[in-house]
Amino acid sequence: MSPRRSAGPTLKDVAAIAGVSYRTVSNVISGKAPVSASTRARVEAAVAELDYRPQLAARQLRVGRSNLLTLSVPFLSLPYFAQLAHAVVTAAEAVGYDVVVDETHGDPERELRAASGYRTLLSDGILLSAMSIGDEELMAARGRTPLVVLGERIRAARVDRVVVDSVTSTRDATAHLIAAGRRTLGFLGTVPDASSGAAAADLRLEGFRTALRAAGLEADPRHLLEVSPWDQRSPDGDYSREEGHARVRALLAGPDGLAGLDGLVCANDLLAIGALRALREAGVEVPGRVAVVGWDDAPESAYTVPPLTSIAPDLGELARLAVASVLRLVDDPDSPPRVEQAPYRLVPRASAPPASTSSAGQLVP
Amino acid sequence: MSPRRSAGPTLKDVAAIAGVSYRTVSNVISGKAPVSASTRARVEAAVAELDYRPQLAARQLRVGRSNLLTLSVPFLSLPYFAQLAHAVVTAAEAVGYDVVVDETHGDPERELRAASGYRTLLSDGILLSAMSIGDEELMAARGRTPLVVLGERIRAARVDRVVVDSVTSTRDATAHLIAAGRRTLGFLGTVPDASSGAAAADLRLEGFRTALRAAGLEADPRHLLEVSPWDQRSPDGDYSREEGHARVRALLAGPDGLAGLDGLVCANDLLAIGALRALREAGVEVPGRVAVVGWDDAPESAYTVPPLTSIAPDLGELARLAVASVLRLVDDPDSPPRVEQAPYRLVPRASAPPASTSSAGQLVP
DNA sequence: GACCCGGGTTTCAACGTTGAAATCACGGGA
DNA sequence: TCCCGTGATTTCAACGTTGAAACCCGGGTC
Repeated sequence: MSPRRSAGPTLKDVAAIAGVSYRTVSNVISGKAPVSASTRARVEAAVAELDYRPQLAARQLRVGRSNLLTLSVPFLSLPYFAQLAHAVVTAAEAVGYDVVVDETHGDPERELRAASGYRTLLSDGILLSAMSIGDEELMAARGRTPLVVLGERIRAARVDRVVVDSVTSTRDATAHLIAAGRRTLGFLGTVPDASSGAAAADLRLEGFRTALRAAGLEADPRHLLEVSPWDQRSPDGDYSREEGHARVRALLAGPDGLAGLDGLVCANDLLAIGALRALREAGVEVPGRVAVVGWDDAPESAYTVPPLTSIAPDLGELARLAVASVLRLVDDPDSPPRVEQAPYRLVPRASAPPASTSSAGQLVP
Repeated sequence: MSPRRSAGPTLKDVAAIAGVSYRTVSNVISGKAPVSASTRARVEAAVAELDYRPQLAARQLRVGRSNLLTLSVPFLSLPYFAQLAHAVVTAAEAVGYDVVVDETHGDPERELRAASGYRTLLSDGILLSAMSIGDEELMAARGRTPLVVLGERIRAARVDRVVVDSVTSTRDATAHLIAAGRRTLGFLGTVPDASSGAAAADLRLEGFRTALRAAGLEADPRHLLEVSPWDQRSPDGDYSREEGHARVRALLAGPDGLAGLDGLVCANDLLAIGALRALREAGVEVPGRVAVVGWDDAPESAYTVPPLTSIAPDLGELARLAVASVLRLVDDPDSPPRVEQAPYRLVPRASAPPASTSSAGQLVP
């Protein structure tokens, strides 16, 4: 079969109608070279008549850029990644880029494929939110395509990264509970497999411990709630509402019950939402008996019962920094790797009200 | 500046190392022509050594396809569209396609741009979830790129569409309430601007009315709750939790209060979630006093208080049908337009339990 | 021994665009 | 009058890939 007649007019077709050379049409479109008003008008008329659109593939082949970025996330269906994708698409659009979304499902092979640029060579840069792979694997797999890693799972110094500080943010969230008078704190979302290394959840646990230490407190090991090991077959991964629900229910059903627990720090909002349900089902008052904080500030967290106090990462800023970083690499591939921080803030709501209104538990939207 | 040396090896580089012509390397890679085992081995070694990746732009230019689809949605951050994007990416991947995600923010201009294929000529087809534009505008704007419309806003016969039947599904949801003994029903999500035409919400209202008629009932106009007119500046659009909350709160604060309302059908889950909060704040028991149903079956709807009964569209099937349709158009641009239906089901939960357990209101995950 | 067959490989040209450089038209200054 | 310069336009080549067709060569066949 001969090359598909892609059914679109080309510069030459427009040129024939306008009675100029096709290069002049190109000049009109790109605006790079001066064109007289009269020919410009003729060309524009012809463009309109044929409904001409430039063939981006040809342009890319010629100039070496596609104005396309690839965003690779584990699951688009999780609120955090949906918000992230939204932020990235918006930030990319502001600088004239489109975004190809790739879902890895947390599959290490697919993350490596994403890092290497496979099936994506036509994209100018990659933003990778890794979930399963580690530093060495990433460094081994990465190709020539500019790469920026989102999140703290990867810690290698040799890659550009944009992160939100999990340790200090979770420390702040924990300190918020302590300031409100909570003394027996738990953490939901520790990871069983120590070998997996620097997952964000580990850093959040570290932040939790840091805050406890600073207050001269210690966590009861019974209150460090593991989540199930990562399972690809699960549609949503392990940091899910279901998992939070199951783990807290298990705690409540255990021999010691709450065992005095009066504050629960969750590795993310979904776990917290599951926890809220388990506590509610068991008749445990939140925040009366147990205060709960999450991490993400998912949109739904303002509408839980009670509304969830959470750490809100500035995803807009995160996305802008990431897009800026990857474009810097596109311009200068030898630019030294940077690590940038996106800000966050603590959003106090009724599930863990600030000290002054600790007992009131009034609803804060 | 001369064309960016895109820093990648080409077929020729590989050929030079393997000691064959570059066409042979192409043969090895595409597998189209027979290659002897020995040269294949040499070529593969060279490919590995250079870490060669085909330049998709060049391939596309030559063969006229990019293996890229564009998905255009209003807001990736809304659960429905996040789920939809997830489903589309998955369905596209299964047939070897990647997906570019475009966010229109419900802006009519951007929807038209998406329909026309602007900035997207390198994509083989477009899946458009329209929110603001109507039939004529769409037909006028569409370009040569194969286009499939998702959802029922567009009703033009001349476009391929994949829909979930809003009328019958909402009729079913309403009938579910009626079967459970509810007699004074309301609808949350009517649209003020009648000129906007066949938005999904109108069809859902129609389904609501159909079910009432079939049962010999009629809706009190006070119980038809409008949502604010569409406003682009709003980050989430009008079918939001906030809007649901505000509208139901306004009803409760009005002169007649609930006025006997014992069942509320919502145009989508977010509105329903906002409604649940307003009812809870006012101390109105759900489902005791008012039963609530939504539409979408957002993931969070299983975790609201009480869990939300909802219509669950089969987005996986919707996405598969849409991808199949658009690829059919890619193969045969003259293929006559089709309208396909994706299935849905009613997911009963505690906010509107089925007839048998209507009074119990037990939690169903 | 000339001929054909077919697997394996190569040559050629083209996809539509843009950087670079050549060409052209024309008005102003020497 | 001739030349220069500048703006406008055109010619040329190349980006990396693949369809089409030519080529090469060893093994049958008559």
